[in-house]
Amino acid sequence: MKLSQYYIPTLKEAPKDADIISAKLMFRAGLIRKTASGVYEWLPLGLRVIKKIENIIREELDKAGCCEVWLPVVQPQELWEESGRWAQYGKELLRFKDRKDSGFCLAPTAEEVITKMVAKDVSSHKQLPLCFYQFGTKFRDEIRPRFGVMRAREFYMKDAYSFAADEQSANEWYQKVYDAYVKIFERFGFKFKAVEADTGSIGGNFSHEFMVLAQTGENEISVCPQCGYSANTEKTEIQPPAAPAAAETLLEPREVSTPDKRTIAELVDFLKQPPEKFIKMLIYNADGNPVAVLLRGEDELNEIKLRKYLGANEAAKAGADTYTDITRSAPGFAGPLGFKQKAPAVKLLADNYVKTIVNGVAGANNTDTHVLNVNPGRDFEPDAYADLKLASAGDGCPRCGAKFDFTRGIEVGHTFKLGTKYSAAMNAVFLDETQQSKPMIMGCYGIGVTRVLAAAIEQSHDDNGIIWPTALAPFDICLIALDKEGEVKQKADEIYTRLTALGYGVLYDDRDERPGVKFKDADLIGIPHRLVIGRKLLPEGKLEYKARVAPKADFWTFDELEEKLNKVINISNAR
RNA sequence: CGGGGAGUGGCUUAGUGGUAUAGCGCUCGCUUGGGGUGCGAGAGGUCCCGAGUUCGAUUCUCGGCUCCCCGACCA
Repeated sequence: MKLSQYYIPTLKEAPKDADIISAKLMFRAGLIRKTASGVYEWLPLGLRVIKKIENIIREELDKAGCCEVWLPVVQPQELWEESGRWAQYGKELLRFKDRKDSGFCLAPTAEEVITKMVAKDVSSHKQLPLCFYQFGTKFRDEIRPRFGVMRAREFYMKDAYSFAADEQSANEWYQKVYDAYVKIFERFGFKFKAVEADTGSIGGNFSHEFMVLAQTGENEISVCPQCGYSANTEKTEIQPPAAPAAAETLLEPREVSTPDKRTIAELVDFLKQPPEKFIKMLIYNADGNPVAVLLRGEDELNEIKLRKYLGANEAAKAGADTYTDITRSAPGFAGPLGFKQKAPAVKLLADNYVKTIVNGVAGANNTDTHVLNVNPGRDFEPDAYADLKLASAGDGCPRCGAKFDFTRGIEVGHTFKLGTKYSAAMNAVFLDETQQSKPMIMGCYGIGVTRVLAAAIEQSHDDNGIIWPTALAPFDICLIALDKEGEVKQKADEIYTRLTALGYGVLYDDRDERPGVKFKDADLIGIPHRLVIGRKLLPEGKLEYKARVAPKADFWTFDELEEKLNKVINISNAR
């Protein structure tokens, strides 16, 4: 591709609303422009990378035996009512009406459509298992789009859906896609990790997230250094802590005045007690019912765990009025002592760690007062102990007990084992060998294509710009002619024709620009290999080669060009 | 959805109760030619929209829209 005929509008400065490095570089390198909040235009260079990503995913899924389809972005309301998600899905689902006043939505995902499609044509166990995938635009009306295309409202993704006749076959498909994902992310050149994850609004039994490891990642990941268990921290289970080592004598409870000391930090300072001695009480509203949760002072509640434990759809911090209503004291002074008497109807839960507290400190349910020497078991008994805290340093792996390491990641893929949630609702059934009608067992699998692109940049860049992993680079070689005419230009033209004929993806910078401009642009757009033809070396029959990542250039003769290139570029990867 | 901030040529911005600054980018000429060359000449703006205050508003006030940040939310 000749740059003089191509469109790569690079910028010296990133627009001020680009908030992370990948977004800045994507604007600067001329990959994207913004149309509206969370909605982007993809320019030629960006689209080229998308196509690279798409091709790799397609190859691996085809190999795994999936069939590509193309599903609608505009989907009818009835379909979503059938699955129950029209009511369940919040404002993220963009809804609208057509001229006949029929309801539609823009696809945030395609379970409904695909399940219906399969239900219509598949009726026998002999036709199963099946797995379909598609690439398509998705729209989710995110509350707060940010991080460039990483959290956009409109984005491009690959979604796949498997249908099986029994558990075993369903699990086999899950594994097959999982394995394909591993291959795909390896081919992308990612440092990544597949972690256990929450199933969220998609529902289903279990799921894995594929995380690209990057400090800027939105998700925290807990990794067990010993057994390899890893999970999104928001889902990480924790081994119940060991009981305290007896020794300490239980002291008698004693009220102390703690005027205006509400937060744990203030209390730690005021009472000279370490945070792990505190028993804090939070009051939550779970599907309309108040629930009290006890945690150690230093710990944070994991709302997902709470929701799961209660089987609730929603769980949010209760307002101050609910607080005072229940405890008859200002927020900040709630505690378990006498709680049952004050609010017998309110469920009292405690995190496992609370059980280990000896002679702790708790709110007295009396404004400006706390109680010292509170001991669970003796002074109060919660309705239940459970694993409710957010995993943090010092917590043990649920499998082997080793202490977790923490790292951050960008979610680029997600696999779900769905079970029969959609097939049952939408009547995707088949007859088995014994003439019994059964719902198909489904799985669904996504890869955020546009997010993969951003993650690649987030993981691989330097001060000068993007450094594309080989497999995702929009071009293999950037060929720079330092003169706009004469011998240098002629030679460069010739090399361009030759390399293109050999199958390399060559971006040929034949513009009438200063060398500095060309070098800066080449670095910014991050093409892995660079060839430069100039007056200095041409008389010696040489050109310059430099890898994007290399600190220094090499000098090759024109005769050895092909042979040397062959060593640095795997031609099967080139287009 | 709560809290905060911002909208000034394509991009980044200065500034002001009397219609506007600079850099980059763009056009033209010369210059330069291995890391965003230098000089000169230009083009380009309803200062987000609407209302109000005022002799006069881009500037002050109110409302709206859009964008950004923090939180909550989220395959």
